[in-house]
Amino acid sequence: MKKIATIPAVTCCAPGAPPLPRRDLESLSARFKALADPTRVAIVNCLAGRDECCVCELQNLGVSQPTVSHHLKILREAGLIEVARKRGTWVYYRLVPEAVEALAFALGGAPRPELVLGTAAGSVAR
Amino acid sequence: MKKIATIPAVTCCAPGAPPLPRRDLESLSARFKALADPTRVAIVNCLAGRDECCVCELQNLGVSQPTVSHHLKILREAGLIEVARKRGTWVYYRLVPEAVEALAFALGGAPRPELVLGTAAGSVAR
DNA sequence: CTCTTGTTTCGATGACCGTCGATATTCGAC
DNA sequence: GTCGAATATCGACGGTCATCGAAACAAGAG
Repeated sequence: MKKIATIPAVTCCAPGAPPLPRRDLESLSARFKALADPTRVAIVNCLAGRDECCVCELQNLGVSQPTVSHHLKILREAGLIEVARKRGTWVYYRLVPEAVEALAFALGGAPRPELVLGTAAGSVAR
Repeated sequence: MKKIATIPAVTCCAPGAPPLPRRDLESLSARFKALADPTRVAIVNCLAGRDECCVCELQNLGVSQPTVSHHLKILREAGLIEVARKRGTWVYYRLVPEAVEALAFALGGAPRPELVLGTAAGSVAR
Protein backbone atom coordinates (compact mmCIF):
# COMPACT_ATOMS: atom_id res chain seq x y z
CA MET A 1 0.00 0.00 0.00
CA LYS A 2 1.46 3.28 -1.07
CA LYS A 3 0.56 6.35 0.87
CA ILE A 4 3.49 8.56 0.14
CA ALA A 5 3.96 11.71 -1.88
CA THR A 6 0.86 13.40 -0.56
CA ILE A 7 2.27 16.75 0.37
CA PRO A 8 0.28 19.91 0.88
CA ALA A 9 1.59 22.74 -1.26
CA VAL A 10 1.75 25.28 1.50
CA THR A 11 4.44 27.31 3.16
CA CYS A 12 4.54 27.47 6.91
CA CYS A 13 7.75 29.28 7.74
CA ALA A 14 8.15 31.87 5.05
CA PRO A 15 7.41 35.54 5.73
CA GLY A 16 3.77 36.23 5.11
CA ALA A 17 2.77 32.61 5.27
CA PRO A 18 -0.96 32.09 5.85
CA PRO A 19 -2.11 30.29 9.00
CA LEU A 20 -2.28 26.57 8.57
CA PRO A 21 -5.09 24.29 9.68
CA ARG A 22 -4.34 21.69 12.29
CA ARG A 23 -4.23 18.93 9.73
CA ASP A 24 -1.32 20.55 7.91
CA LEU A 25 0.45 21.30 11.16
CA GLU A 26 0.42 17.65 12.12
CA SER A 27 1.35 16.55 8.64
CA LEU A 28 4.35 18.88 8.50
CA SER A 29 5.53 18.12 12.02
CA ALA A 30 5.28 14.41 11.31
CA ARG A 31 7.59 14.78 8.33
CA PHE A 32 10.04 16.93 10.27
CA LYS A 33 9.98 14.33 13.02
CA ALA A 34 11.19 11.78 10.49
CA LEU A 35 14.32 13.92 10.12
CA ALA A 36 14.70 14.57 13.85
CA ASP A 37 17.28 11.82 14.36
CA PRO A 38 20.95 11.93 13.32
CA THR A 39 20.87 8.35 12.10
CA ARG A 40 17.95 9.07 9.80
CA VAL A 41 19.57 12.25 8.51
CA ALA A 42 22.65 10.16 7.78
CA ILE A 43 20.55 7.64 5.87
CA VAL A 44 18.86 10.36 3.84
CA ASN A 45 22.19 12.03 3.25
CA CYS A 46 23.71 8.76 2.06
CA LEU A 47 20.79 8.21 -0.30
CA ALA A 48 21.07 11.78 -1.57
CA GLY A 49 24.69 11.20 -2.50
CA ARG A 50 23.91 8.36 -4.91
CA ASP A 51 21.00 7.14 -6.93
CA GLU A 52 20.18 4.16 -4.80
CA CYS A 53 21.68 2.38 -1.85
CA CYS A 54 21.58 -1.17 -0.48
CA VAL A 55 20.59 -1.70 3.12
CA CYS A 56 23.83 -3.46 3.79
CA GLU A 57 25.73 -0.30 2.87
CA LEU A 58 23.91 1.59 5.63
CA GLN A 59 25.10 -0.67 8.41
CA ASN A 60 28.25 1.26 9.24
CA LEU A 61 26.45 4.15 10.86
CA GLY A 62 27.17 3.03 14.40
CA VAL A 63 23.88 1.31 15.10
CA SER A 64 22.80 -2.28 14.79
CA GLN A 65 21.21 -3.65 11.69
CA PRO A 66 17.65 -3.94 13.12
CA THR A 67 17.91 -0.30 14.14
CA VAL A 68 18.78 0.66 10.57
CA SER A 69 15.74 -1.25 9.36
CA HIS A 70 13.63 0.51 11.96
CA HIS A 71 14.75 3.93 10.76
CA LEU A 72 14.22 2.91 7.14
CA LYS A 73 10.64 2.03 7.99
CA ILE A 74 10.07 5.42 9.61
CA LEU A 75 11.52 7.26 6.62
CA ARG A 76 9.51 5.05 4.27
CA GLU A 77 6.25 5.74 6.10
CA ALA A 78 7.08 9.45 6.03
CA GLY A 79 7.34 9.23 2.26
CA LEU A 80 10.92 10.47 2.15
CA ILE A 81 12.41 7.26 0.77
CA GLU A 82 11.11 4.27 -1.14
CA VAL A 83 12.24 0.85 -2.24
CA ALA A 84 13.98 1.21 -5.58
CA ARG A 85 14.37 -2.50 -6.38
CA LYS A 86 15.10 -5.86 -4.89
CA ARG A 87 17.80 -8.14 -6.20
CA GLY A 88 17.68 -11.42 -4.37
CA THR A 89 17.74 -10.68 -0.67
CA TRP A 90 19.29 -7.27 -1.24
CA VAL A 91 16.93 -4.31 -0.94
CA TYR A 92 17.85 -1.02 -2.54
CA TYR A 93 16.34 2.23 -1.30
CA ARG A 94 16.24 5.57 -3.02
CA LEU A 95 15.26 9.10 -2.11
CA VAL A 96 11.90 10.63 -3.06
CA PRO A 97 13.07 14.03 -4.31
CA GLU A 98 9.56 15.47 -4.50
CA ALA A 99 8.95 14.82 -0.80
CA VAL A 100 12.21 16.47 0.22
CA GLU A 101 11.56 19.45 -2.02
CA ALA A 102 8.07 19.80 -0.63
CA LEU A 103 9.56 20.11 2.84
CA ALA A 104 12.01 22.71 1.58
CA PHE A 105 9.10 24.55 0.01
CA ALA A 106 7.20 24.53 3.29
CA LEU A 107 10.23 26.17 4.86
CA GLY A 108 10.00 28.93 2.30
CA GLY A 109 12.59 27.77 -0.20
CA ALA A 110 11.09 26.63 -3.46
CA PRO A 111 13.72 25.76 -6.02
CA ARG A 112 11.17 24.49 -8.49
CA PRO A 113 7.58 24.87 -7.32
CA GLU A 114 6.26 22.91 -10.26
CA LEU A 115 7.66 19.74 -8.78
CA VAL A 116 5.98 20.39 -5.48
CA LEU A 117 2.68 21.23 -7.02
CA GLY A 118 2.95 18.21 -9.22
CA THR A 119 2.98 15.86 -6.29
CA ALA A 120 0.68 17.71 -3.96
CA ALA A 121 -2.61 15.92 -3.94
CA GLY A 122 -4.04 15.88 -0.45
CA SER A 123 -3.22 15.07 3.09
CA VAL A 124 -1.21 12.22 4.40
CA ALA A 125 -2.66 9.06 5.85
CA ARG A 126 -1.38 6.79 8.52
CA MET B 1 24.92 25.26 26.09
CA LYS B 2 24.67 27.21 22.92
CA LYS B 3 26.08 25.61 19.84
CA ILE B 4 23.51 26.56 17.29
CA ALA B 5 25.58 29.28 15.76
CA THR B 6 27.18 26.81 13.38
CA ILE B 7 24.79 26.53 10.52
CA PRO B 8 26.62 24.49 7.93
CA ALA B 9 26.17 25.74 4.42
CA VAL B 10 25.74 22.23 3.11
CA THR B 11 22.95 20.25 1.64
CA CYS B 12 22.08 16.88 3.09
CA CYS B 13 19.06 15.79 1.14
CA ALA B 14 19.63 17.10 -2.35
CA PRO B 15 20.75 14.71 -5.10
CA GLY B 16 24.50 14.48 -5.17
CA ALA B 17 24.91 15.76 -1.63
CA PRO B 18 28.29 14.96 -0.10
CA PRO B 19 28.46 12.79 3.04
CA LEU B 20 28.16 14.82 6.20
CA PRO B 21 30.30 14.45 9.32
CA ARG B 22 28.63 13.38 12.51
CA ARG B 23 28.66 16.91 13.89
CA ASP B 24 26.54 18.21 11.04
CA LEU B 25 24.19 15.26 11.29
CA GLU B 26 23.43 16.04 14.90
CA SER B 27 23.18 19.75 14.21
CA LEU B 28 20.69 19.24 11.42
CA SER B 29 18.62 16.66 13.26
CA ALA B 30 18.48 18.93 16.30
CA ARG B 31 17.01 21.71 14.20
CA PHE B 32 14.52 19.40 12.53
CA LYS B 33 13.55 18.13 15.96
CA ALA B 34 12.60 21.67 16.90
CA LEU B 35 10.00 21.50 14.14
CA ALA B 36 8.85 17.97 15.00
CA ASP B 37 5.85 19.13 17.01
CA PRO B 38 2.59 20.56 15.65
CA THR B 39 2.43 23.22 18.34
CA ARG B 40 5.89 24.47 17.46
CA VAL B 41 5.09 24.45 13.75
CA ALA B 42 2.01 26.49 14.58
CA ILE B 43 4.12 28.98 16.51
CA VAL B 44 6.61 29.32 13.68
CA ASN B 45 3.78 29.57 11.20
CA CYS B 46 2.16 32.32 13.25
CA LEU B 47 5.42 34.21 13.45
CA ALA B 48 5.96 33.80 9.72
CA GLY B 49 2.61 35.43 9.03
CA ARG B 50 3.53 38.71 10.70
CA ASP B 51 6.66 40.62 11.63
CA GLU B 52 6.52 39.92 15.33
CA CYS B 53 4.13 38.33 17.74
CA CYS B 54 3.37 38.69 21.43
CA VAL B 55 3.40 35.59 23.61
CA CYS B 56 -0.13 36.30 24.72
CA GLU B 57 -1.27 35.93 21.12
CA LEU B 58 0.14 32.42 21.03
CA GLN B 59 -1.94 31.16 23.91
CA ASN B 60 -4.93 30.13 21.85
CA LEU B 61 -3.21 27.12 20.34
CA GLY B 62 -4.90 24.64 22.62
CA VAL B 63 -2.11 24.28 25.14
CA SER B 64 -1.46 25.98 28.46
CA GLN B 65 0.73 29.02 28.95
CA PRO B 66 3.70 27.14 30.46
CA THR B 67 3.61 24.78 27.50
CA VAL B 68 3.76 27.68 25.07
CA SER B 69 6.70 29.10 26.97
CA HIS B 70 8.38 25.70 26.90
CA HIS B 71 8.02 25.44 23.13
CA LEU B 72 9.25 29.00 22.70
CA LYS B 73 12.38 28.09 24.61
CA ILE B 74 13.01 25.06 22.41
CA LEU B 75 12.57 27.12 19.25
CA ARG B 76 14.76 29.86 20.70
CA GLU B 77 17.56 27.44 21.59
CA ALA B 78 17.31 26.00 18.09
CA GLY B 79 17.92 29.47 16.70
CA LEU B 80 14.68 29.54 14.74
CA ILE B 81 13.12 32.42 16.68
CA GLU B 82 14.39 35.25 18.84
CA VAL B 83 13.08 37.92 21.15
CA ALA B 84 12.23 40.96 19.07
CA ARG B 85 11.51 43.37 21.91
CA LYS B 86 9.98 43.66 25.35
CA ARG B 87 7.37 46.21 26.28
CA GLY B 88 6.62 45.99 29.95
CA THR B 89 5.86 42.40 30.78
CA TRP B 90 4.94 41.68 27.19
CA VAL B 91 7.51 39.77 25.15
CA TYR B 92 7.46 39.87 21.37
CA TYR B 93 9.09 37.10 19.35
CA ARG B 94 10.07 37.10 15.73
CA LEU B 95 11.32 34.58 13.21
CA VAL B 96 15.00 34.23 12.28
CA PRO B 97 14.70 34.00 8.49
CA GLU B 98 18.32 32.96 8.01
CA ALA B 99 17.89 29.89 10.22
CA VAL B 100 14.77 28.75 8.43
CA GLU B 101 16.41 29.43 5.11
CA ALA B 102 19.44 27.40 6.14
CA LEU B 103 17.18 24.45 6.85
CA ALA B 104 15.49 24.84 3.49
CA PHE B 105 18.89 24.95 1.88
CA ALA B 106 19.94 21.76 3.64
CA LEU B 107 16.90 20.12 2.11
CA GLY B 108 18.05 21.25 -1.30
CA GLY B 109 15.97 24.40 -1.46
CA ALA B 110 16.78 27.86 -2.66
CA PRO B 111 19.89 29.37 -1.09
CA ARG B 112 18.91 32.92 -1.99
CA PRO B 113 16.52 35.01 0.07
CA GLU B 114 14.85 36.71 -2.85
CA LEU B 115 13.53 33.37 -3.96
CA VAL B 116 12.14 32.77 -0.51
CA LEU B 117 10.35 36.07 -0.48
CA GLY B 118 9.17 35.40 -3.96
CA THR B 119 7.33 32.29 -2.93
CA ALA B 120 5.53 34.10 -0.18
CA ALA B 121 4.18 36.67 -2.57
CA GLY B 122 1.66 34.48 -4.27
CA SER B 123 3.27 31.85 -6.45
CA VAL B 124 1.51 29.24 -4.36
CA ALA B 125 -1.26 29.33 -6.90
CA ARG B 126 -2.57 25.95 -7.68
C1' DC C 1 15.08 -30.11 0.79
C1' DT C 2 18.62 -27.91 3.65
C1' DC C 3 21.71 -24.29 4.42
C1' DT C 4 23.19 -19.63 4.28
C1' DT C 5 22.62 -14.74 3.82
C1' DG C 6 20.01 -10.43 3.99
C1' DT C 7 16.11 -8.11 5.84
C1' DT C 8 12.17 -7.33 8.66
C1' DT C 9 9.46 -7.87 12.78
C1' DC C 10 8.84 -8.68 17.79
C1' DG C 11 9.42 -7.73 22.82
C1' DA C 12 11.68 -5.41 26.24
C1' DT C 13 14.13 -1.63 28.28
C1' DG C 14 15.87 2.78 29.26
C1' DA C 15 15.71 7.53 27.96
C1' DC C 16 13.46 11.41 26.18
C1' DC C 17 9.38 14.51 25.27
C1' DG C 18 4.92 17.07 25.77
C1' DT C 19 1.88 18.53 29.04
C1' DC C 20 0.19 20.37 33.19
C1' DG C 21 -0.21 22.86 37.96
C1' DA C 22 2.40 25.34 41.08
C1' DT C 23 5.82 28.64 41.80
C1' DA C 24 9.24 32.23 40.73
C1' DT C 25 10.54 36.37 38.27
C1' DT C 26 10.05 40.71 36.03
C1' DC C 27 7.89 44.95 35.07
C1' DG C 28 4.59 48.81 35.31
C1' DA C 29 0.92 51.06 38.02
C1' DC C 30 -0.56 52.97 42.16
C1' DG D 1 7.05 49.68 48.72
C1' DT D 2 2.85 46.93 47.38
C1' DC D 3 -0.20 44.95 44.04
C1' DG D 4 -1.38 42.73 39.77
C1' DA D 5 -0.40 41.06 35.14
C1' DA D 6 2.63 38.63 31.78
C1' DT D 7 6.14 35.44 31.20
C1' DA D 8 9.54 31.93 32.59
C1' DT D 9 10.96 28.04 35.35
C1' DC D 10 10.31 23.85 38.24
C1' DG D 11 8.65 19.15 39.37
C1' DA D 12 6.02 15.45 38.15
C1' DC D 13 3.30 12.36 35.33
C1' DG D 14 2.06 9.75 31.20
C1' DG D 15 3.23 8.64 26.64
C1' DT D 16 6.40 7.99 22.91
C1' DC D 17 10.89 6.87 20.88
C1' DA D 18 15.58 4.77 19.97
C1' DT D 19 17.98 0.86 20.69
C1' DC D 20 19.09 -3.85 21.15
C1' DG D 21 18.90 -9.21 20.98
C1' DA D 22 16.17 -12.84 19.43
C1' DA D 23 13.29 -14.70 16.21
C1' DA D 24 10.71 -14.84 11.88
C1' DC D 25 10.59 -14.24 6.99
C1' DA D 26 12.37 -14.35 2.10
C1' DA D 27 15.29 -15.79 -1.55
C1' DG D 28 18.98 -17.94 -3.75
C1' DA D 29 22.79 -21.89 -3.77
C1' DG D 30 24.11 -26.42 -3.42
